[in-house]
Amino acid sequence: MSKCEQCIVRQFSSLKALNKEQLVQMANCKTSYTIKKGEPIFEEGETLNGIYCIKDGVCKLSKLSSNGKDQIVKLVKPGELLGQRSMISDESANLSAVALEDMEVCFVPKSEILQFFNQNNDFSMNVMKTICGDLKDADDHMVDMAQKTVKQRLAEVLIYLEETFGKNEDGSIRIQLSREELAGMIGTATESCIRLLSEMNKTKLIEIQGKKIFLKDKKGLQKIS
Amino acid sequence: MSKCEQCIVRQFSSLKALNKEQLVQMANCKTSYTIKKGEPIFEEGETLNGIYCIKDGVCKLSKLSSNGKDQIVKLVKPGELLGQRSMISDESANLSAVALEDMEVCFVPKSEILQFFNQNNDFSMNVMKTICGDLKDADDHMVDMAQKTVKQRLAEVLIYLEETFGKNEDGSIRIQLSREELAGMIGTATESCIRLLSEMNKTKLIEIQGKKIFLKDKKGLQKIS
DNA sequence: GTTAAAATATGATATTTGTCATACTTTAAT
DNA sequence: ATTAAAGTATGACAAATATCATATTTTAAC
Repeated sequence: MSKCEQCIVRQFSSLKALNKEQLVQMANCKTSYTIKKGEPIFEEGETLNGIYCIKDGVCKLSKLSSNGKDQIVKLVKPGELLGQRSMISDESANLSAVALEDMEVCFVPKSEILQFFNQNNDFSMNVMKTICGDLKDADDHMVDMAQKTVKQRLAEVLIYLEETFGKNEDGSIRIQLSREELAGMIGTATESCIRLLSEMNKTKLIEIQGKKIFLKDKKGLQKIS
Repeated sequence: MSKCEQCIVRQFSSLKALNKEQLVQMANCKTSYTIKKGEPIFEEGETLNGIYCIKDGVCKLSKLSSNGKDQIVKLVKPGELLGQRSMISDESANLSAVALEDMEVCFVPKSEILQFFNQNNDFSMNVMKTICGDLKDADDHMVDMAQKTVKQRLAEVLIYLEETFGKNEDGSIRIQLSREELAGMIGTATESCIRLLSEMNKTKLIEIQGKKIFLKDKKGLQKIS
């Protein structure tokens, strides 16, 4: 059982407010998991008895809509926590979490976290701020979905992906999404997404090499979005 | 200066967790405002130095999108609080709040609320749960915007309006939105909204009498949404 | 009450986006 | 290495939606 005290990603999450004692306590009750690419951490509707702290790898939070398509609501990076909302609301998960890469996550039971809420005001405040940030993002995202065209949203998502997950040495966007997943982020049909990527490739806004995407004209993309 | 202790709507908000002493303190520092229909309580980008408690009337929370249209994110009822997110995140307002009816609201300074956060865990927990509820709603709403047709969204909003705000004695939906506002909730052009209302009127799903809307076939609307 | 302005309504048309069909390419399993 | 399956790509077409024009109705100002 590894020590949470020495875990670097902790510094990036609400957990940075915990004191030594609390970290030892957490280390003693946490469970570590390895999750393979494509596997779920939890599914929509499932009851969560705690939260997950992402140590390594990226996952998508998505929701199945009534038309059968999977809408991706958010991508989650190392250091972030999963399942906070469900825990606080005392509800089952509203979204599914599926690994986009091989992942390492730690599960911390609800009882522990609720205890930290009572003991540590900084921690509560951090969690609140994170959720408030998520709410702002969700509202903004909602307005985009309602008011922007698919092309605008695609341009926006491409910039977001590069800025959030960085580039490989060759300059391509580090995180690799399938066309279907990209369409799921944008909220469009897979074919429409592919078509627009092809068009952006032709107009030199981006360059496509198989699964790799290079942003060649970020200014141009920005102007579109 | 009226007493918060005796204010009924307080029972419906996070404020119900406050004790007598805290309520007296709040009554002493709050400011009451009357806001006329169409007037803003605050605007996107404005710095809020506290939160508003809605005593009477309904308002819309909206965001101006890049194409110049106003997207309505949420409608807020008496008893609910406004500006919690901005206060916790310590950011300027992400949304504008405009009265849909004549309103009475109370303003409570930030310093007071933050004090309650520290003193009263139930209160913090209530606020957190409210924000978590908003986040769930926003995520669900986002998926709807991305995946449902305009007609589906209109049917959904009409049912929501009737269930949330009730009916007049004549059976029409109590809250009156202009066609432009309705379009702003759905995320579509005003003309498209009007056209679909006309169509639903013809197919007897609803009945339109000027600004009044009657849901004649709720089952049918439910099936559409 | 009259009149201007705003809101509502509807038609014509253009644009965007989705769906279905099909071909090609990559990936993974045997 | 071969083959099946999944993912990517593109065309043709249909459906949904936006835009522009214009008429009608309602509302509010004087």
